[in-house]
Amino acid sequence: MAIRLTDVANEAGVSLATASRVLNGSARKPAAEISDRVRAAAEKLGYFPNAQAQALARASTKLVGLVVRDIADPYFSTIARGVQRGLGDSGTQLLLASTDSEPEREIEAVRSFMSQRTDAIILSGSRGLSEDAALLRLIGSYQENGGQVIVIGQPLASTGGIQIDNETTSENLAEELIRSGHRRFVVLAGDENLLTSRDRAQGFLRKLKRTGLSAVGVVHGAFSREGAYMAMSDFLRGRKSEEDAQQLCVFCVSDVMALGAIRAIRESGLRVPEDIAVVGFDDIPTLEDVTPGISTARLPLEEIGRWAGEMVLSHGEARKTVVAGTPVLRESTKLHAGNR
Amino acid sequence: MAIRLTDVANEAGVSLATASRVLNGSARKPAAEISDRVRAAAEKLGYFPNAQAQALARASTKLVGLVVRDIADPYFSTIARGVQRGLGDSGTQLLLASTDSEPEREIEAVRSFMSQRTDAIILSGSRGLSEDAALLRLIGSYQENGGQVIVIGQPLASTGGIQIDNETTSENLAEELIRSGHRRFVVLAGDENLLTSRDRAQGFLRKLKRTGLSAVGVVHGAFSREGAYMAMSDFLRGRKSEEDAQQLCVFCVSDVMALGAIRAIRESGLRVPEDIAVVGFDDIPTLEDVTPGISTARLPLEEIGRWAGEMVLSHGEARKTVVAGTPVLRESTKLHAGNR
DNA sequence: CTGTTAGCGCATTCAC
DNA sequence: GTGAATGCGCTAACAG
Repeated sequence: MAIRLTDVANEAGVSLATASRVLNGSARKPAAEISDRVRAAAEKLGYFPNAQAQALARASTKLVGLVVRDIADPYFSTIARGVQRGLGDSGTQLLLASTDSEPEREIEAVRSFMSQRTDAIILSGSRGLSEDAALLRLIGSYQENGGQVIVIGQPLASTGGIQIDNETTSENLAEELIRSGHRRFVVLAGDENLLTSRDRAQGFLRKLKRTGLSAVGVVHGAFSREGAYMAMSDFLRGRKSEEDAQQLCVFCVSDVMALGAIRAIRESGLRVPEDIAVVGFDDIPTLEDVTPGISTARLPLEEIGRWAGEMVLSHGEARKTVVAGTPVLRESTKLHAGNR
Repeated sequence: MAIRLTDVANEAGVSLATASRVLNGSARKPAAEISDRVRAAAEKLGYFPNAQAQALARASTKLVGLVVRDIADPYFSTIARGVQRGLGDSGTQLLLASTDSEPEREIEAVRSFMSQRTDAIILSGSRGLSEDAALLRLIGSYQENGGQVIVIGQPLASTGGIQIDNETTSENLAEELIRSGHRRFVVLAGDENLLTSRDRAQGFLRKLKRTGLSAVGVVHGAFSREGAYMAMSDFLRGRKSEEDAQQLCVFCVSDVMALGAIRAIRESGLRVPEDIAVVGFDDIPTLEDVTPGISTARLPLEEIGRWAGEMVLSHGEARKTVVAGTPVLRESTKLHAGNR
């Protein structure tokens, strides 16, 4: 087996307690000469503290759990990077779980993190409308036992976190688009059971209504690239050949969905933005490499993750922060003269 | 504090041992009636096994560590997803560490994983040329203590893993490009100290030489999007206005670099592929959304990750698998008639 | 089949 | 300032 602290103590000719005091900042400071001997012994033997044993003896694990829907999705991987940056060199390790959008897997993940006695759990996958009772109960008991819960996205009554003001952001985005001249909108609203999805669609639609406009169409589907691809394909198939109408602008409730929609538009032989304009939401890094540049609402994804990580470290008492996105209009929503 | 197994045992009126046997698959099967009572008590009290204590008492942690350079890089996040899929519902949790390409951070990550007593460590960040002695020593002692090490990319003598045959793949890619009519190549070779980088560049250059061609230029830089952007910008600034020459084809040793190169090319007012053709390597998912479609060498990224995860589960005795990429020519290397 | 007991490796009180 | 003893929560012999 591996080298134990006891071995190091023996090698250095000191007691277990002293070795322990030397190898981790304890209040009591052993003599310099003794310390050196212990450190030398540890080095020589190749000692590694057993984190499990430490966790058991102390009360903390220096572990934090991050729950995402899909780590390969740029939205989540960017946040994940931020979290790691936020954790910095605090020695805190990140436990990652992906849910594939399945609520039961999210519960499973939280349950597992609870077993691991993580000091904190960061929930970044958007929650559903129905405040899943089982999840809430779990979270509650986790908090009662001293666990910190940080939610990214929609706030959860009892927890701290970074709230994203999806509704207002969508309203502002709609406003900018209208100002730029767009009038005919279609909303790819994603999954109506997800808060994020719903809030973004509602905010957008509300602004339209207030401006005296109404959406040409609202299409639901999965909150993913594939979901948007299918939704858009269906929509295109369904509409009459009204090519002479004013340019359409498709608002997708996420950039990833915008990417799927564009794919569908192109496959049906149309161009973006000449035939149909497209807007997304999030401003994922991927957009930097896509042409035409896709209009969107910029969210400081990496920073959001970093804040979450920092919150964990600061043991902040359920601090809440609200972030709104900034509309960024690029080529994908450029009005095409011939289509006005 | 949290509910302990002892509490459950008391509540159920059985011994600690029995409760333990019920709540986790032990060889000995307690009576059905007793089992139900224990499970009911556990449920009622909201019991969660303390993974740390279990790990200490057993010998295994059901934890595996994954080291990547940057989790926000599609290459790594896709592999990470694969690893999670490979781990499936085995109950094994993933510990994630990012190194930001700094060797010392990689060592730090491995050291931390060793402290966590992870059952296995998956190294996916490409290693440097100099077989970092410190890292090798660490890995060695980890293995001696029963730890499993799986390397993705270049093989490491003592470990199992998925090897990527970068050289042969690059040769095949070069062959396809030549066959399609290209003759004038520039190689954005990335970091010459990284094995991946070097192998890909060398394989490509070797094929050129064997075909009687030689590269118009070989430019080094960071193995990243930014690195390629800068390298390409420099190259473009440096060359004479030889617009009338035959079309250039820029081979980037990774897709992410290709993306950076394309950005540089466009900023200098040139078009891809009309003025300059570009090829990448990896076939990251991002390419699906980029126009023009970028030619590349396809690697089954997610599957590679999945294999790694499965290797961990199967406790495979240092099994090695070799994977080669498949050349995929798309629009970014289409020969432009006017430039022939 | 069930209960008792002895550690797993370490932090930490308490004496010296 | 240093050492001996106790316990963190759980598993795995070992008895019964």
